[in-house]
Amino acid sequence: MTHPAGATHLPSVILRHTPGNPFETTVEQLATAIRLGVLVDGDQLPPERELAEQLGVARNTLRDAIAALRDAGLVTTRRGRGGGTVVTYAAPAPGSAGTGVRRGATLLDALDFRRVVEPGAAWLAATRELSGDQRSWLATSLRETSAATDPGVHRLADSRLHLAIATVSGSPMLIEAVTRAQAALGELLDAIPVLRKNIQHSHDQHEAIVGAILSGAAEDARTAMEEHCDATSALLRGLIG
Amino acid sequence: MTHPAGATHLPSVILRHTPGNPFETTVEQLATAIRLGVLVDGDQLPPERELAEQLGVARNTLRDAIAALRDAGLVTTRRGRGGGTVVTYAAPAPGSAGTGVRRGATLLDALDFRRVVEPGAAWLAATRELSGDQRSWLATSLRETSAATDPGVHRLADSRLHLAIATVSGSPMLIEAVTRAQAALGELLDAIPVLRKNIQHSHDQHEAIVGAILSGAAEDARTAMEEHCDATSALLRGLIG
DNA sequence: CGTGAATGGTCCGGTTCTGGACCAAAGGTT
DNA sequence: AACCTTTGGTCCAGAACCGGACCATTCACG
Repeated sequence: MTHPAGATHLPSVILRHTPGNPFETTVEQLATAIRLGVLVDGDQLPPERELAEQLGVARNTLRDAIAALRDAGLVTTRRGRGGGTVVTYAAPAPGSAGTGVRRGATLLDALDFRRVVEPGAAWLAATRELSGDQRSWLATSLRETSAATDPGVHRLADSRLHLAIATVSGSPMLIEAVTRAQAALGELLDAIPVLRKNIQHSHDQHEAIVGAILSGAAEDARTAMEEHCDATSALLRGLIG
Repeated sequence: MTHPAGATHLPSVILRHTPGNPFETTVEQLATAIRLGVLVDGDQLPPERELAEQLGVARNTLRDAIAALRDAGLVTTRRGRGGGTVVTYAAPAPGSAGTGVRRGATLLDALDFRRVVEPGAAWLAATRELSGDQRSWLATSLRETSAATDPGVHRLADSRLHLAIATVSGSPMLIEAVTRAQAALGELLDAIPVLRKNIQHSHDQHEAIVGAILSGAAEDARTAMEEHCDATSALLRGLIG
């Protein structure tokens, strides 16, 4: 801390604290999965014992988290054989601006981050040899995104498409990065004005991105994703000043 | 989980567990900061009460973590006014291949991730209006990297340079991403053969990167960093087969 | 030389998390 | 109908973590 020239800058930025106890982390994780459309209405969660192990948390803690989601109306639970916890979540009407404006710096950070990791994921995905399953998954996600008419459903489908791209990139660290970027922006994306022009533009870009990935044009995929990020970024920056 | 086409892929990848209790996380964080050269030999840690708050952890837990580092010989502690905990860490001789070969998939993942986030950080840094302090910090880090003759010291200086670039990008999320990439590769970078040719090549690339950042040439900075990552990536891939 | 400030060392009560055992409900199987 | 399997519901003892108070040591300053 004393000697070297730049040492005063680094540690304070690197040695940050990972906020959140297991309970809060678990709630956040499940809620994020639902809000991002990873788990959609009607999906069933794995059995508690199994999910607890998967999340690396005690079943008690997981149960508390599920109880919180239940109180929030995101899931319902039935017991007995064939029972379990099911997602019951009607996509919210956008523009409702739920939790209010968050700290601007955090959002600008997330926009910068997204502008790096999403194009990177698209680039990497395009360099992979994709399986038939993966190719059709991308195609399906693209189709579902453009088919969605309801704004809320559209947002979920959009998230799912972006996460699908990250997933086929095959890098777990990148997947997690994209997830975090989406989660950080999540609420804000609800606030994007749903003009036909915006949707159309967004869909054109999605098509370009997926097309480039499927044809293995890595640079094109990255460029297209960069333009896509810049477009939504411009819209969002306008909303927060 | 049941209905949609691709839903079987996503949840298992997204709903991962964040490993590590507070104690282990804290040890890991401090040890990483030391191994990456964020804290170098002779640096003093902040007072325990302060550092504990900064890390979001109880002082007891932090003390346990410091005790672990002390047992590992990374730091020494004196008490009383003017006392404190000081880093005592001689950079290890490379090629010693300390912990053995890790799982290949993890390393390939880290290489892919790094190839995305480091160029992204360089690009973003180049788009910023850098302060005089930041500009001279980059210059100093670059100079120290090229000046280092001892291989171990060189590796630390190299890490510091990369982290400095990430830091001046101004995005905390990106900084953390670069830190994780470096940490994941950390041990392996020790295994790079220290040939004069490699060092020289690496230094030329560093100069190109910093030069591009300082002159605001974002695309050049990214391209240069990409080449740099590809070069070390090729070396490392050769080592693990 | 004494006194105060800074810093690590120790301890304790309360809360959360864990890991496991056991209970209760619901649906399938014989 | 009787029984078994799957799944959520409940409880408990031990460990980890928190946060706060207090002790011990060292150095600077008057």
